[in-house]
Amino acid sequence: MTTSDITLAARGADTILPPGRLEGLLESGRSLRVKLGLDPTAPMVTLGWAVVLRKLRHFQELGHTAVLIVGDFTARVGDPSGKSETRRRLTADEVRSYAKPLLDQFQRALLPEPLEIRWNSEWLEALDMSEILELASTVTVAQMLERSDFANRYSEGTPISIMEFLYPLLQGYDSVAVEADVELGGSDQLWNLMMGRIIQTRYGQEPQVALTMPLLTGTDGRQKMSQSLGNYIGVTEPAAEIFGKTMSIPDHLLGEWFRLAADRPAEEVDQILEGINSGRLHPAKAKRLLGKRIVSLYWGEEKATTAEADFDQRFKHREVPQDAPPFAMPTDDPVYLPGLLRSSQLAPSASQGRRLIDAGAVRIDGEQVQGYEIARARLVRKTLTVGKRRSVFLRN
RNA sequence: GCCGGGAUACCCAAGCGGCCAAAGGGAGCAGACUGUAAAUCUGCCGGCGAUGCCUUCGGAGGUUCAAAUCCUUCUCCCGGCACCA
Repeated sequence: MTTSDITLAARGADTILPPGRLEGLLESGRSLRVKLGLDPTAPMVTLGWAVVLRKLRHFQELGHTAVLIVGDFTARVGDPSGKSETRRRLTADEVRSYAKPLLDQFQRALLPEPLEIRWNSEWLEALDMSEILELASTVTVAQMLERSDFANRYSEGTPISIMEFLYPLLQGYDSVAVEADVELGGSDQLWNLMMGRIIQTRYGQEPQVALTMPLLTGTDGRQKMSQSLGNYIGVTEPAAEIFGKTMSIPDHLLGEWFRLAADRPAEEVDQILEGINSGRLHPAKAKRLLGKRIVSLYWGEEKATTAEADFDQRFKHREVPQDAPPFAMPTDDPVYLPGLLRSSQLAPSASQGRRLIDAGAVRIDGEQVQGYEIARARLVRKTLTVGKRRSVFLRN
């Protein structure tokens, strides 16, 4: 039993420190407090964030308590991890507007029990100056400058504010506040998690185990998944969308995505990769399986099957989508198509709409359109598509 | 504080009086080919009911028939020096 516990707990992990300690904790039979802190800095939970959330869920499945910290305070400070310049600080309003929808999405990825949700403004806002000084005395400037992101910025002369030095301390203090036995994070968080150990020790607590997960590569296959880069998939996106976007990832991501995004066990992943390498399994087939697995996690098995069928209809056979959102047409006749493309959000501007028409990207019920003036009768109750992804159904 | 360099579209970056809605690259979008993959090729990539008009080259003002380009001033960045330690 313990062996399989450890297998699940460590599955997919990038780094677990200190060595052997996690095994010790799991064997102790004690119910552990497993901390995951997420700053509400963007409005959506992507598959990237979901990687650590899934990891937290593993611990829940093993009966341990998930302590999810909403970093409403730390989001206003700005995590310097992996950054080459000062992160923009969010306002309290921005944080609040993100936090609420995020919370629902977090819970979608986790089990309802055992789960503890805390907001770190609860204790961080309450710190007074003498407590902050106490906290600040735990780490030296030299220690801070060991971090590669700070070291790079320092040597390049890019400004580092003292506030940024405070960030890891606050995160570490979170661990003290919730008495974490384990803290999870992305691999860029390792330093912060280790800082938590130092701070916990200073406050007389047993230092936590730091467990980091690799950062998921985005749909572009190059950079880390992030909302600002637009290479992401959100867990609340429609099933068909998740499936479709998954199909568009480069093949070389298959292994990583099966492991991290679909959260499959190592043996299964190896088997799939072996199948691809030996030619027994076509990469497109594997990717379909991946898409279904991912959709199942957030929408269930049934929706996953539907999503796959939709995909074939839409893209493989290039059929006109049945589920295009309706859009009420203007009453003009003839209709100025570039304007319609803009007002229906199929194109950002009428000018770009024109160019899309010129490029042959615009279709009415699957038929390419030429020209800007279209008789109203040709459009009513038809589906207007731009490219393969965007479409509306034109209501009268 | 002084001297010098710089700020150009989503990002990098050319342009230094008209030929500039602004080279080139990246990103993005679309088309072809595919497995909606990658790679490749092609087109587009400020707005406008549009062979023309309007708004853009850090901000404001000016010179000029004409300014991204010249002048004044302001803001911010970068390098050097000085100051402080």
